[in-house]
Amino acid sequence: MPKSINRTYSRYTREATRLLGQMIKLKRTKRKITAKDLAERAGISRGLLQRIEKGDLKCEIGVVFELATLVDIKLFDADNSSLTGHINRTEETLALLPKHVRNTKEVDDEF
Amino acid sequence: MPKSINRTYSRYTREATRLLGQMIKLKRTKRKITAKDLAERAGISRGLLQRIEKGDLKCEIGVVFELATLVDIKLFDADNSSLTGHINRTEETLALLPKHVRNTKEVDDEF
DNA sequence: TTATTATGATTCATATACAGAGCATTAATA
DNA sequence: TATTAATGCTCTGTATATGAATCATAATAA
Repeated sequence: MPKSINRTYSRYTREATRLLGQMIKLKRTKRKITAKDLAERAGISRGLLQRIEKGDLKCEIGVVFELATLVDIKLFDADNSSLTGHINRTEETLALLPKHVRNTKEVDDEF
Repeated sequence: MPKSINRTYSRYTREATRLLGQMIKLKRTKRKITAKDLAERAGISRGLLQRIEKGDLKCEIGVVFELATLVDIKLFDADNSSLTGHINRTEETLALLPKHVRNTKEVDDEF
């Protein structure tokens, strides 16, 4: 039973989401694609596209990334179009680290 | 009434989301922060953190970005910590473009 | 080894994000 | 100018993501 949720977001989070939405709108406009058309292409409603372009924090990340992909925005600047290499390398690094993290009870430098 | 939804995602979208989740887990592990602790810090449940680290596409973008921020991942490589400049510049560019996009009925180069 | 904590996975109830429709306003073209 | 499509809003019902609880397993530290 999720208690009524009221999240707080850092400024950076809000700005990053806002910027991504703006970039989508910018690219869409430059390409002369209507909101209706892009929404259809992404399989979402026009209303949702509007919220995303405004930087709404509560939208599915998959949909936002899909829109970015459709208008040709490169997330994670990678030379090639595939992120598989990145993923594999991260996976390997992760495999070398301890599987569990032990909580040192001292007040540490976590944050 | 949302009809039962079944989205499709491009490979790039899936990989980008997956990579971001992995990076969060990697940074968290390197810093020896437990999943429980990071979840608490972000104001979310441990289950949700798990889904995000696995690359679940249906999580709120705000929460994912907040986690990334907490473990010090830079989205949109910007020299300074603020994205305000970026936002303003995008805003200005957008202001110069036509407010409405007109749909040319020809089959065009949209995609 | 043993004790204890972290992780992974599942289930359920509910808060909420979504699609769809409608309406008013704006602005591009003819 | 007039026409008409695009955009920006609201609102409502419902599909679904989330918090909480639980259990099993893994793995760290003593």
